[in-house]
Amino acid sequence: MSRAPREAAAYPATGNPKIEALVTDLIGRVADKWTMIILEVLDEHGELRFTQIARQVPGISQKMLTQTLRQMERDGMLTRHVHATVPPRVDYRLTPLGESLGEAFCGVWLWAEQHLAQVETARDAFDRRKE
Amino acid sequence: MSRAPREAAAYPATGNPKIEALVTDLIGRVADKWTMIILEVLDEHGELRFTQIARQVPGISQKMLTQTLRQMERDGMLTRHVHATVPPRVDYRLTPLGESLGEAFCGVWLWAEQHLAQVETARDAFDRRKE
DNA sequence: CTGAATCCATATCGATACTG
DNA sequence: CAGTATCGATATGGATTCAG
Repeated sequence: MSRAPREAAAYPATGNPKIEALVTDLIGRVADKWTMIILEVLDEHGELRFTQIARQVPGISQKMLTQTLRQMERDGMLTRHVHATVPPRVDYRLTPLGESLGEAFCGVWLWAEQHLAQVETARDAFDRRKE
Repeated sequence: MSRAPREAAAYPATGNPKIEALVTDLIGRVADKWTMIILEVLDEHGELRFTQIARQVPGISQKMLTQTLRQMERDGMLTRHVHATVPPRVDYRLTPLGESLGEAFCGVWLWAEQHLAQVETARDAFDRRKE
């Protein structure tokens, strides 16, 4: 399967279907709503414990917070420091890998912010056409 | 709710919870796996009809292709041109808005490609620790 | 050819209760 | 405090069938 050459690519396609599948899978994983918000919160505050993150992410359930933090830890996005105290205390902090993802997402975040109104207008127009 | 100032922000936070909710919702919508692939395919080929896109996106079901294309059209990402012929022919093409999203996603795409191995390593290490 | 409509399995997620 | 475990509602997505 050969790709036609082109001068301006929006995506750096490798031409390798297997690699691209892995890449899209990875993006699907990290592009999760909670992941992005936690990424932002941790980047902003440096280091936070469980309940502090929960407070900074309104609407998240305890289950999803735990789950998302575990996934991010597994993916190497953050470190988890358990203090041997009682009551327990766990600190979360972004790794350089996590920070780099945050920077990469910055472009999408900016895009969404800048084009929010435009999308809203497009939706209204579409819905009015179909009414 | 005031935010502490910081010198290097990974995300351009507005400080407005409502706006940020809208932004994350929009990101959640467009960060969809099929949306990103279709965006890439259309950017690469310029204009394609329904079955041509289907062939370029291996694994997608007809239902998801239709659904995703509708959503993208509603969001103003692409235009849909129906030819009054029989059998019917429908051409899809990115709008400037769609192209701009593709460019914004380029950074994430690159990040995933460049850090794929690193994430893989982190996962292996995590799984081995827990085994 | 380009869909829309339906059925159905699975995945996701919130709520709740319980634990060290 | 920081989870784990479980249940049930809802969303998601593939397969299939039908239609203009």
